[in-house]
Amino acid sequence: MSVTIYDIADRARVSIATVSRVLNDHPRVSQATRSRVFRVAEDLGYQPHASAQSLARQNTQLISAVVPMMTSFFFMEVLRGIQDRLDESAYDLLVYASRTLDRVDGQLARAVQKGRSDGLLLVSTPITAERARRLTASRRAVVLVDSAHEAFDSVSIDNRRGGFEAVRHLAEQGHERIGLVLPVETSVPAAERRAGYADALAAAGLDLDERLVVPATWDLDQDGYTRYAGYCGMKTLLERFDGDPAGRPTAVFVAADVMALGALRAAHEAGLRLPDDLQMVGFDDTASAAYVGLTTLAQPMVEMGKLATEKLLRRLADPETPVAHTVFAPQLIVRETSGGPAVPAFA
Amino acid sequence: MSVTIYDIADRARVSIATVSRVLNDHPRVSQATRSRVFRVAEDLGYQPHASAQSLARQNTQLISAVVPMMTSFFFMEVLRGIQDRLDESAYDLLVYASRTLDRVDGQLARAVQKGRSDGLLLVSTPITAERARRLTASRRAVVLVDSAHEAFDSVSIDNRRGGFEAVRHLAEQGHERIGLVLPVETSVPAAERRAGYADALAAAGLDLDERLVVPATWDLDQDGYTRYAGYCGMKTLLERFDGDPAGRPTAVFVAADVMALGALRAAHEAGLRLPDDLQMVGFDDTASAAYVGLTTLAQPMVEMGKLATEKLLRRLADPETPVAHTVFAPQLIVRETSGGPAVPAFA
DNA sequence: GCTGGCCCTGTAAGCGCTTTCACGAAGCGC
DNA sequence: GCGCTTCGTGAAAGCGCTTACAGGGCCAGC
Repeated sequence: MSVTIYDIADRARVSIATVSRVLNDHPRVSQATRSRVFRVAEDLGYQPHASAQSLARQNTQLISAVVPMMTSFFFMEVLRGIQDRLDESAYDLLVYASRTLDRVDGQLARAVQKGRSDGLLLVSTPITAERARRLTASRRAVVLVDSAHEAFDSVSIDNRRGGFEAVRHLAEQGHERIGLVLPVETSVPAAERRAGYADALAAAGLDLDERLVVPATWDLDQDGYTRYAGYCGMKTLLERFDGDPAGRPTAVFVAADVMALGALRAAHEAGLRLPDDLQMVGFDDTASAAYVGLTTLAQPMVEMGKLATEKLLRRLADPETPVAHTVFAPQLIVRETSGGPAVPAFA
Repeated sequence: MSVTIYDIADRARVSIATVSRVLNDHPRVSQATRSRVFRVAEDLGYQPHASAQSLARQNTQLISAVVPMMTSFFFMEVLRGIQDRLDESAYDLLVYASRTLDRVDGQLARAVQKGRSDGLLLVSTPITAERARRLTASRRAVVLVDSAHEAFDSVSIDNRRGGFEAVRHLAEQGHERIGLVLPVETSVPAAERRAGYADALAAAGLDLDERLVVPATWDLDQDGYTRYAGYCGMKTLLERFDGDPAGRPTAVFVAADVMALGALRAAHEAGLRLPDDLQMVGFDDTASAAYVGLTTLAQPMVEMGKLATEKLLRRLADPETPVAHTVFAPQLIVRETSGGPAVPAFA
């Protein structure tokens, strides 16, 4: 088989305990033995056996990230952040990404298996009471990204504030009929952004007309975070005012960039030109948003991934760290669709 | 601590060997004991300890995917395929994604650690002699995705053929001056696509004018697979003919969709309208390609991930499986930028 | 010269599970 | 009733590593 500490011990004429000590740089080893063991280990091309170490040390040096893949751009960026931070640590990453939302619990169950990983990063996963119970029972370090729960560390974004700023921005441009196209209503971020929408209307002294609000009823398995759902949502919104051109919105807040792309198409098909006939604000600041010149609210995704990982590592090092929540403020980026500059800069 | 097979053994009045047998449904256990043990395990909420199992069984039920993240859309899709297949298996996934290309070897070294995972999926990672040596030495099951090497199973795409079809398509539209915008020259897929470009020109009886070819010298850390590199490449190409309008290309093959988006912008800035003043074909069929109406060559990314995983699992089950290579043919999708229908359908 | 202490090292007991081997009981054919 | 196999189970030896605990050598202090 492959080379073990026994082989090193034999060749270096010491016990395996000493070998182990050298390899883990335990202080109480003479300089002579130390260098002899290192030399032999090197010569033999020794590699520790990860499972054996995990079992003996009672930790795996692995962390799990659980992700509903639907938000794939968001996830990619968060993953980038996670990796950046992890690269500097001794931890490796297990990814449990499900294609659709209904599999999340299955993935979670796997991720939580005893002896699999030391900590969990839950991305965009709403924490139900049941999930909270399981997580707590697993006695594992947990950090939430893009969701929150009192029992766990979290890194999230102020969606309500984002919704507010999106709509305030539109109201400031003079719009009085502002539409809202949303993912499905059960999506937590969507609900918060909607609340922000309402806040902003109130702040601007505008009435909330329910006909202007369209929550997705399409692509439910992805909570409506799709271009198609945005397309249908926008189309529905416009059709509602087919007989009432005066009531038609002159601006619309589409609560996710992917959806906004679809909405843009629907607007285009309806013969509306942006920003003249219609203005639009999205949410997320995906790469496409910059490309098509969509005004949107940016989330520091990479930063969120990094910080979440940082928190997790800290908790792993010291389990007594008090629970803390970090909430980032989304940043409004004005582009062409709401009257910003025509040619977006390159990132 | 947590519940182990010893606890079950105590309560069920059997030995731990029997408990283990029941849990692994070994045949030689009486029905009575079997159900008794299952009951107790259930009652106690027993979960096997993954590391302990790994050590005893000498396998981890983990597979590692190593990915240079640069090709993030491609990777996301491949990942989707990997997960789809893995969901039905008992394996979990370790992801080693590096932000830039130079870290790949570091990630590889980690992924290959003894006792970490049972198999490796290397995505878009060219296999140098050195890497091949390491992989072979690690005696681990390996499957390559989007690259190839005689020693390992692989799932890839016929880039040369893709390049050929892209350019033949343009030549068939009557273009005689066809440009080529590429990632960096050292990128293997890029070189193959370029070869296809040359093949198609030859087949159409057109001369290859080196002034029409622009390999990226921007965003080198990502091998030029970026929008910015595409933008610069296109700009460079057009500027070469500032003094010679007759020589200017009337069509261009941009060897990656991300780059094509940048190229589109550059064309736009130069006052060229597509498809009338300039036609364009990309490569990859990213979501954005469909959105902007870019003609492109589609790769069955999800399918590639699935198949690669399938191969890996097969090899894990039977290490003697002979090495095999699967090469997919890219599929030309004609859209607006090369005279296709104006409004792309939704996926 | 003896004791106490500090260094360095080895012995051995785990970590939680799998699996080989052996053994008693039971069932079979004769 | 005998030897044979088959069945169900337990004892025990790992898997490769970490980590008390103990002990031997050596030096300082008296």
